[in-house]
This record gives sequence, C-alpha cells and structure tokens, in this order.
Amino acid sequence: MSVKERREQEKKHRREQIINAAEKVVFEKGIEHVRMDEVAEIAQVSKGTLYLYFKSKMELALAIHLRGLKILLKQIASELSKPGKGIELIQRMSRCFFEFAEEHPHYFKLFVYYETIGIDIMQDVMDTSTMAECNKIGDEVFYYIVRAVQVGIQDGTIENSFNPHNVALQIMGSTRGLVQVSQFYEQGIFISPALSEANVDIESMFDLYFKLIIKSLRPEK
Amino acid sequence: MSVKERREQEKKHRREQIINAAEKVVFEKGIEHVRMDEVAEIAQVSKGTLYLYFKSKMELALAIHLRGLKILLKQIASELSKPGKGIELIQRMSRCFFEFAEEHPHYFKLFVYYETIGIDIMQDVMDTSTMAECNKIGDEVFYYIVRAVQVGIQDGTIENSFNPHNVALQIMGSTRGLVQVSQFYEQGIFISPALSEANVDIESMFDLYFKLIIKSLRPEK
DNA sequence: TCATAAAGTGACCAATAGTCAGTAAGATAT
DNA sequence: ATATCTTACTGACTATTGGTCACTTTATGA
Repeated sequence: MSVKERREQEKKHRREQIINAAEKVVFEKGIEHVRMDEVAEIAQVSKGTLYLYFKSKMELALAIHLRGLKILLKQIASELSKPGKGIELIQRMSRCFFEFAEEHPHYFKLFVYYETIGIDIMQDVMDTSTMAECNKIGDEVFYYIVRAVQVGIQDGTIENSFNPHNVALQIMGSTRGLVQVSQFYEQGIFISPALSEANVDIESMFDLYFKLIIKSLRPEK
Repeated sequence: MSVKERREQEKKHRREQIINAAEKVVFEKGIEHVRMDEVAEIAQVSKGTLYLYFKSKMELALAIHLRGLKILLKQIASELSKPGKGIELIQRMSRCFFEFAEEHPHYFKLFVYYETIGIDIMQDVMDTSTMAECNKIGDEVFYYIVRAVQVGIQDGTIENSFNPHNVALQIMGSTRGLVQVSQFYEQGIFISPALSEANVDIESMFDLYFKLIIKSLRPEK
C-alpha cells in the first residue's frame, strides 16, 4: 500500500506544480493569452502530461479559480463565526467580497470571469471534480447568506415577511452587479468623466450600497 | 454624386446582409460556435469580404449586439416618455430589462455576454465605430436612469440626500446582477433544488427586487 | 475602347488546443 | 538478476479556425 500511497502523493504534487505554473502565466498575461505550451514549459512537464491531469485548458484554469474561491469562502466563514446581528453579518459578508477584490485582484479577476461567462463554454468541464468543488463552494456561500438572513429575521434586524432564500439571491445578485460595475469604473470604461464630475468613486459606491442594503432589509415598523 | 450615393447604399446593404447571416448563425449555434467561413457562406460572400466590412469576428458579433441594444434603448426611451413619479420611472426601466430578456432571449444572451466579458478581449474592437455606438447607447441608458432619479428627488419619491449618479450606478449594478442570477437560475445551475423548496422562482425574485429597490430609495421621514 | 479604381475572392498562413503511438521508469514476479 | 507488466510521461503531429493578401472581376468615365 505504501507504494500506491506514495504514487498518490506524487500525483497530487505534480498537479499542484502544474496549477502553480498555469497560475503564474495567467496572472502575468491574463487568462486570454495563456498557451498550454507555455504552461507545460514552465511546469517542466510535457504538454501531453497537462492533459493527464486536466481534461482541458478550461479545467486547468478552473483549478486556479478554485484556489481563489477557497480563500474567499474561508474569509466569509471566519467573519460569520463572530457573533453579531443578522444585518451586520450581511454587511460583513458583502465587505468580504470587496476586500477579496482588493487583496486578491488576480483571483478576483478570474472570479468575475467565471461567474459571468456563459455556461456553454463551460460545458466540457461540467463533469469534472474541479467544477464540482467550485459549485460546492458557491452553494456554501449562498447558504451562509441564507443563514445570516434567517438570523436577522430572528433578531429583528431584517423584515420578517421576506423569504430568506429570495433575499439571499438578491444580495448575491446585487453584490455581483456592483462588483462588476466597479470593475468597469476602475478600468476607465463606462461614463467615468460624468461620474468624477458628480463626485462618485468606488468608495462612495460601496458606502451607498451598504446603506441601501440595510435600508431595504430593515423591518417595517 | 448619385453614383457615390448608390455605392454607399449598396455597402450599407451588404453590411446588413452580413450581419443578418452572422446573426442567424449566432442565434442558432451560440456565439462560441460561430465560424467565419460559415458566416461567409450563408451571407453568400467570400471570407475576405467579411473583413472588408468588419475589422474582426468580434466587431461582427458586436454589430449584432448593437441591434439588441437599440431595441432595448428604444423600449426604455418609450417607457420614460410617459409621465410618472421618479420612482415609477425607475421601476419601469428595470422592468424593461427583464422584458427585454424575455422577449429577445437571443439578443439578451449577447447582452449578458458583452456586458460581462473582460475588456482585454474587446481591445481590438475598441476603436471601431460599432463599439462607439454601443458605448453611446450605454451612456444614454445610464443618463435616463440618472434623470429618473433626479425626477424622483424633485417629486419627493426618492430620498433627496442621495447622489443621483451614484444611485444610477447602484441600479445598473443590481439590475445587471439580478438578471445574471436569474439566468443561472433558469439554466438550472446554481442551487435550484433548495430554491424550489423555498418557493423562489423568477417571478418572485423580480417582485422582491422591485420591492427592495423602492424601499431603499424612498425618502426617510 | 481602354485606363483606372473599387470591390470581391479564396488559397494560404499562423496560432494553438488537443491526441496518440511510442518510450521510460519502476514495481512485481520468477 | 532478469523478464514482464503497469503506470506515467513525451512531443511530434493533427485539426480547427481567425485573419491576410496577391490576384481577379466589375464598374466608371474619359
């Protein structure tokens, strides 16, 4: 058995080594400009070997994204283990996304890429374990939000006629949307002249966002 | 001059003919599976000709997207020409997005694709007239929202301490996000079992969305 | 009728994701 | 120690497809 186990370890190590190489190239050149030949070269492995460990280029890139997701989930889980009112949990969680975007811009870029890309492109990767792991983390994040909403309904910081699952979707959606808009803003596309005239910057966008979320969720008296 | 004019007309016509062909293929097979050879064949034109009228595959696809944008803008403009309180205008505009998604699913798919794709892929198309037109329409939509917010502040249906540009960004962002989430939902990815248990469907998502928007924007007494 | 310009063509090129027949390493059996 | 078998690895090769360009066709006008 020791032989089999060692093999297992070596395989895992090799896999990580390949992901490391791919990550390096992706972070340097952007996911659009990655060639599998280059990844193979940097991983000191032949191109064929890449395809022993990953079904396709897509799965390899997804494996990088998974690393980012794990960081994000860990952060969210850590924030939500601290005590607090439901509405505060929501706020902390949203803040996790924004902090993730700031602290891990490379992973975040992948995050945006994958969360927004059409699924048809993902089709060939749907049945991989990498995809399954990504989905699992997505689910976990969603349920953290649902639970936070439920807590808020219990402790009276969130309107109790709302459906927690539905509210969780709204929060995921609006966070996602704002994060995208802020990306556009940072990249200078998109009406930026008018916005700077109007004294709108990323900071004030997030401020207003939090304000609106809280106001929209609070109980009607 | 008549000759030159006729040429101009013929060119425009040829261009439309190519976009028609491309649209047919894109709508049939999805933008990812379109080959320029096939477009050329269907347009009854040689491949080289495609590149006389469009800088790249991207610009051709963008020209299809532009058609969708024009439909959407027209719809929004029409809704906003009718009188109403500011907050109602906002609501109508949001509804335009959702209706657009339902009535023009193909254009809408392109819409999601383009609004979320990284700009690095768009780089080669940035200096085209097609891109300029798309941006112009994007700006117009944005300013429609800004104006609606300003109207709302005037008529007392929207909290007057808010910055209209900032609010407009929030609305664009959350609408965009919800629209994406609803897409995921419809495509069956994404936690759908739990949601159907919790009686959440597209309809109820949009209901809650409107409710939250209105609540978050209304004036504090 | 011929010269010039504009529009159009399609064989060709370049880039690159993915394959597969063959090789190497090393474990296992004799 | 040798032969055999298994597993991992290799890299030349194929297939696909976006884009190019030297050449042909068509139309205009002198």
